[in-house]
Amino acid sequence: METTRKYTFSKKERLYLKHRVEALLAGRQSFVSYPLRVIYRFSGRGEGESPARVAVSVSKKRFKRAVDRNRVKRLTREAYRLNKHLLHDLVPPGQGVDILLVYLEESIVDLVKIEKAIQGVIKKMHAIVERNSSVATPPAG
RNA sequence: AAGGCGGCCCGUUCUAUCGCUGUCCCGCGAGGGAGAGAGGAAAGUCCGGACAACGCAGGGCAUCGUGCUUCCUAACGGGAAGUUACCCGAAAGGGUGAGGUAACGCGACAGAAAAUAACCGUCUCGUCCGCGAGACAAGGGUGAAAAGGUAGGGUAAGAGCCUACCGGUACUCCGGGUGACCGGGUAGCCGCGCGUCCCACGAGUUGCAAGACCAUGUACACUAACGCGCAGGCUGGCCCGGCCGAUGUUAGGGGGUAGGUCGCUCCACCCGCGAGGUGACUCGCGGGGUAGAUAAAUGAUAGAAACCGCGAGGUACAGAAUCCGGCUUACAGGGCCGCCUCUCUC
RNA sequence: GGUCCGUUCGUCUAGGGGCUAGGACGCAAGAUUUUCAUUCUUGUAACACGAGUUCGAUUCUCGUACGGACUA
Repeated sequence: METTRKYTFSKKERLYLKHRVEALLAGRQSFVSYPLRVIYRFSGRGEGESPARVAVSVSKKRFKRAVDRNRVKRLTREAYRLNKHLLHDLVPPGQGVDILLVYLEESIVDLVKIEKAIQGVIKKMHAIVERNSSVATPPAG
């Protein structure tokens, strides 16, 4: 076990630029790890950038009250924060990935279930990375 | 004690670990440390302001809002203290309404008639006994609403026709009150509701996605002056009026898109004490610094405590988005102060 | 975040104080037809919710809920 592992979630690790979100949605690469839909897009990584940038989305139709939306987003971010090192380990050097997590459940789920979902997401991402490297055409940086 | 009425307040707390967003300090830097970090409604966006951009040449007509009085306030459609009518309550109390009425319009159905009243009816006279001519507005019925009410006098029968009391209205009457209004006096003056309308006061428009700046960078679509004053456009809605405006010359460096910075939190601010005022509130003195994010921070886990539940377990409503003052709506549970007592219990 | 609208049969809509709430497309039944379609007749079924104003509210006012549009 590495003692240097950091459970941080700073702005570098968040997806906040509008044009990157639009590029991500235009890519249409996605899968579901219930209760999360994952939309992802690989791209090059610049100096000092994080291997993964993540955003969370909760529909106003599913949760009418702002309190509930905040709650779901915070739980999802917390689950990602506690498990993100697994994702960082498998992203190849020189690449970065943008991820949008869309919450699908109609009710609030506890942290344990969301952590399981996040771990499921990382497993699937691992499979995708393996497939990409076996094709041996990494996207141009 | 119980039940109730009015007002005010709180609305989970602590510890550890891992995180998030500003601020300050240390460090060349990576980073480290200190301290701060959602609400009474942050909500709905129903009102009022601050602030900002644009407009400002005025006049007339429209439009919208408010509507008992006095006061408070930056302002308000808010608040305080009062007035009055009606309703609810045994009470403490609570709720709703309120400017003016000259003219015009409407009032379904029912009813004779819905505002120039007369169907049944009452009375007088005439009569061929079928009814006719006239007088009246008390009684009946209809309706949400029927032309002041009660009693007496009066009369052919009746009627404010007359009188008393009550209610309303009017008054260049008297007294009290800043005023709404109240008390008294005088006058038989006595036709309901709603709307249009009239009166007073207020309102320029759009909203921080307002607006300002920077870097990037496409490109003449932009700006100013002169000039021309046609089409047309703008000027809160309309009219008058005003302004701009094709093409050209000269000068300039601007506009859209995504990103960043500012606006951005210090104030009609909060707390305490004193004074004035019935009160809302104001004044004076002393002290305090109290979120500022931008796809959007204030969270997670564990363990205690408090409360609820027999227990498993649970912890109201709800999350800042420029900022204030209100209103409205949602809200588990709890506390404080003042007041009321029909019945029941002590 | 701000600004502004809307909610009427199953669907699209008309109506802006007194109506049996109208129309179209549906749906159902019947007639016509050998049968189906067309056509005709009849029926079915609605004012989002809660207060207020009014004699009376789908309509006017206020609140609640839901839906939608515009705005960088």
